Amino acid sequence: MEEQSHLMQTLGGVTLAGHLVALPVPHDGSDARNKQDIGDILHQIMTITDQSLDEAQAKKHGLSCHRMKPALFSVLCEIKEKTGLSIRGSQDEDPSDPQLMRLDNMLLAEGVSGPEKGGGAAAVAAATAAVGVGADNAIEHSDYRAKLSQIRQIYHTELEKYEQACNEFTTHVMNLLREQSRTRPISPKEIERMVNIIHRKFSSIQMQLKQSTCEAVMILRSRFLDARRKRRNFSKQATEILNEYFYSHLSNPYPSEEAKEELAKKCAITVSWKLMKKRTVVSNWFGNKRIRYKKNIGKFQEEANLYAAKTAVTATQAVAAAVQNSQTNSPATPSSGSSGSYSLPGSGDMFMSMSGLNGSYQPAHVPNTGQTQGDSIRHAIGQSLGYSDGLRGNPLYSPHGLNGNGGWHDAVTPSSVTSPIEGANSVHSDTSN
DNA sequence: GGGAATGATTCCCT
DNA sequence: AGGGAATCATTCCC
Repeated sequence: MEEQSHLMQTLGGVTLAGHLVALPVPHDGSDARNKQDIGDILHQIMTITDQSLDEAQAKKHGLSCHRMKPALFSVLCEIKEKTGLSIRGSQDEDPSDPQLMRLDNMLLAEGVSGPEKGGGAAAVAAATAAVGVGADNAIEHSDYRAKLSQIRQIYHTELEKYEQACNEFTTHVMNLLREQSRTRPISPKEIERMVNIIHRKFSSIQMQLKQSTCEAVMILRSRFLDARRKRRNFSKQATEILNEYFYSHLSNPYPSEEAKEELAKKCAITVSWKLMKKRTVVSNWFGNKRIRYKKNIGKFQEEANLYAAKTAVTATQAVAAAVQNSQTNSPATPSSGSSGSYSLPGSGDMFMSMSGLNGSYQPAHVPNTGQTQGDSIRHAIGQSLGYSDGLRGNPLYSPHGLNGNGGWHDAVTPSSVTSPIEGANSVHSDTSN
């Protein structure tokens, strides 16, 4: 009973529900008496260490079973909340780390994290496409793939280990705190906070793991790409696409940035590869092509004719589609145009190349402004069928767009009239080079 | 194996 | 910055 009265005094201004009324509590105005009470409690606590284990256990049990204990602990927890812990807690709030996000994104992109096969395969595919090669490099690819999957495996094993350790440790700490909460005031919030702290510590370890994994991937990637610095020919399909563009824009074979991008996409040449080079792969190709074409136009004649024929077929189909379209739709914006944005068959110099096939001449570049759909179709049909567009009345043609100096740029606005009869070889005539 | 073809690089020019 | 020209290095093809 004496013990209980002490407790009651200690609780001071605390209601039975455990709510704080006022602290400290000058109970009946006597400071000296309060001090003595506290002294008694401290004395009791100190003497516990002197007691035998059984005695102490019994006392502990008595305390923990005390009906006022929850209220007391509640108050103490509140006090703790309002002091240092709460400050630390607020400081520990960590915003989503951008660095961690970057690492996560990279690991995902490289196929290390994320779904088992998709990511890795995608990364390998990207690397493969980056060099525009086919299955002939399967050995190297599988090597890269094997190494990547090795990294992936190590990463996942380590990650799993960390997670397991984190969970074990968290559980252990939680159990410990719950156990201790019987004898000392620990609020669930505090346990939660502790768990958060543990998680943060482990996530910082995880970040280190992610960082080193990223480094490993970067090293592997650089080695892999370095190995591919060795020149490799583009796939036939890629070359075909580039050639189609080149010969269908023969008067001005300077694709715009957008066109290059699109061509790169079509040829499965990735942007990542592009970024590693001073010049883009597509730019390289066009640069080489222009020079080699100019140097030896005769040699490219056959190729030019081939692509001209190809585009002619496609154009005929396109025109047929356009005609059909015009019959069903109301007038729309015509889509023919030449240089600039990438538009394959049905545009630009395709018609010019075709002229070489059938011996007639068309303007190398026909401005399309103000043209009605009917005009455009009529023009297209005329071109496809191989006769000049009488409506234009200006059959200017500068073969390949090459000027007298061997340059291309003047050809965009042809100024000289060439011989109206040039035959199949018209694709390469003007060759002072 | 050797020459042709071809992609990349470098230097220079505009 | 982008293109031309020369050149290198590698791959392709006979």
